[in-house]
Amino acid sequence: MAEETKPLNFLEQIIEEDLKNGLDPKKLRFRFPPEPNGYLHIGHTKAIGISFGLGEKYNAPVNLRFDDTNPAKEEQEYVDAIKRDVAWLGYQWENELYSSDYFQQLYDWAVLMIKDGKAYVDSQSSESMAEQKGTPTQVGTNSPYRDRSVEENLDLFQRMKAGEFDEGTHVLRAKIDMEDPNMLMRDPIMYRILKKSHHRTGDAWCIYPMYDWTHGESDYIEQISHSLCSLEFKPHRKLYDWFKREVYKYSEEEFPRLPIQREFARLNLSYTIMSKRKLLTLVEEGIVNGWDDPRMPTISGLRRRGYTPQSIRKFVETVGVAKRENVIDVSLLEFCIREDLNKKANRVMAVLNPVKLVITNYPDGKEELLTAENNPEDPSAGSHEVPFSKELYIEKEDFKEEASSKFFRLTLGKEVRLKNAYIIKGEGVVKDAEGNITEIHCSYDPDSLSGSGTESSLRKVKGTLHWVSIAHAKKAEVRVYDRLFNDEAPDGHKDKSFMEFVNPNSLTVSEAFIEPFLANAKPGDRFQFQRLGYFSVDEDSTEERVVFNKTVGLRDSWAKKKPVENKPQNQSKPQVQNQRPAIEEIKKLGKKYTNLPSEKQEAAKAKIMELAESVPYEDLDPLFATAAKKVGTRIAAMITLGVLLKNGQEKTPNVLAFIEKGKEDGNELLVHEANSIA
RNA sequence: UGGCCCAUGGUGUAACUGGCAACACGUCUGGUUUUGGUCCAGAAGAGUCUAGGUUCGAGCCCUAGUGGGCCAACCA
Repeated sequence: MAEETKPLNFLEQIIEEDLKNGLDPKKLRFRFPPEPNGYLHIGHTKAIGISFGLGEKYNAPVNLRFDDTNPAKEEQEYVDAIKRDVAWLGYQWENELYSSDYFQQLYDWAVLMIKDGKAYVDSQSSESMAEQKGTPTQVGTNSPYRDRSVEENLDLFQRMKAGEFDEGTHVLRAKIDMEDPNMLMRDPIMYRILKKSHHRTGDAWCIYPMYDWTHGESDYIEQISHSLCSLEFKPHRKLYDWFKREVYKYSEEEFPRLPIQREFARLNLSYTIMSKRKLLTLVEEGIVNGWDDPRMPTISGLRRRGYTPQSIRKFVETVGVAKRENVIDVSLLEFCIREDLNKKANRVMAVLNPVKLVITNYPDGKEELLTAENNPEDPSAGSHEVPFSKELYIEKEDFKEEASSKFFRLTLGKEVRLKNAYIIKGEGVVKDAEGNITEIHCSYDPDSLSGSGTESSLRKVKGTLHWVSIAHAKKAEVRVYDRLFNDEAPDGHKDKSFMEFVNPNSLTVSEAFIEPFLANAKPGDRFQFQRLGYFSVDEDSTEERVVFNKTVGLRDSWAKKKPVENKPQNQSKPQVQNQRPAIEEIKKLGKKYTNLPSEKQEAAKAKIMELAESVPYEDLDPLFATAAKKVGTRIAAMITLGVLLKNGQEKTPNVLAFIEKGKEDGNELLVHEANSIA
């Protein structure tokens, strides 16, 4: 039998290769190095999962190292939150360490480098230094202070440390090469003066090392074997390697192994932002209620929302590791939490949007305690009792006076089952003066009780509804969340701020009715509200009132098929969704188009035109804009012209302007396309 | 007047280092079901950015092009 081996990701391959080349597995050592300047988010989860995951896989230690070299932005609160979050995810670090632990060692090495002529004190303004640095396409020039004597450098650096100078007056720089094509190699700053007290070292230091001078050396001191970080640090690798070789000269015996840095693509999630700075803005502007708001992509937000550590770990594992830019669809995250909770969460009944249901032939004042299975996925979860009586609440959505045969719920004259209870038949409605339904009347079949085994109880009816008994139900607050942003890539727009895409309706608070079984649920408890979704008890709950957060809805194939009449008058959204596949396809073809050989271009063009026909006229301008941006004006022209001519509609201003411009520019292609289509 | 990285179904990740492109999510059928959930069975969807080269054979190697990303903080 062939052994099923999971393919290795590229980082594991690197490690396997190193092992094969003689690296002692005992020397394997990793680290997760957050800066304590904000809360961890789902993006960090990937980095955490990679380093700690490797640690688990190779049975190697993983350090949690706080990269705390900038006292201006870092706080103890964040340190505590980060530790809490990593621990909650279920990872154990070998050592809790701080870059600030190495300030003295770093200083000593810096002095040695000065003595070796590898570092110097620069005393220019940051502006003139920036000027000399050049640009990515233009080499830099040497600082006038670059050739200061060793003695002078030593003296100045010592006085910097002693606090004799103001912030911004001097820095220590590595002497490398101002003409290096990699800008990080152009005499990078190692130390700056910062007269701020540090959350751990207090006022012991007033010079603080920069990231590049700190990170690799911390890895080196801790004898990290593989220092894994995200792609944007790739250019830093050259400097990382340069510094580590310098320092190796001084400490070869104490620290024999040199670490290596490797980079992977960071995680991006659709409809969310992943920048600590921007998340901080949301908190500070009051868009959300703190870092742990359940709408936040922070780990603490996800936790409060009801996500389990296991689901997040599964997510990270599923997402994989590679080097290309990626955007993961939130649906994958949702899948992971549903999958986990499906097995773990007890089923209960709660009505979020109630309408009264009266069972006319059920005796007044009668009560029954019915049995409800806790979890059909897990027989060992047992069952609980749920009270039943003549007057119930059901969801407004679950009743229509009349509906098509596709509607499996309660209508007049049709039968449905009340979950765990009886089969009922819609008999009539009571309405108020405005015609709103205030009561639904129905009859029940006394022989149809769930689990009674009678012939009547075994009848198949097309729908099953959840319900609560009005007399027994408790009130609860239910917080339902929608995505925080309306745009797939809120911070992906050059000309627009992510704040413009904030969804004003991301939180809906409602009063719901829950079965009494839930009355003493504790914060953190998770349930499936039958037919609605997964909900978890929020820490805001009190003795009198339980507060639930909706974690995620159930998969709902009915919602997709629902006829439009059922939908709120939100017209633009469904259209956008319907149109998406066509647009996606057009964009894709358009991207290829210019590169295609001419015979294939014809076919591609035909396909594009065909697809374009399904694009509604009203969406033409947005489509045009998208197409023009994404696939170039030629394709945009073809699409828009195609749609226009197909629909026989008037041209919109944008398109007209475009065509005019094409003519002005003497764009033969455009004119040709226009004529040929016409 | 640059350097580096990347390019596989809608999304993400694979393809044993060259052998007829697989898995997961999503989508769509059908079945089971006292959750329009779960579960089960099945389907559609890419020929691997383009061109050229090496090879019996290329998604994997080479060259060029195209497209995307990163790099000019006394941030990390």
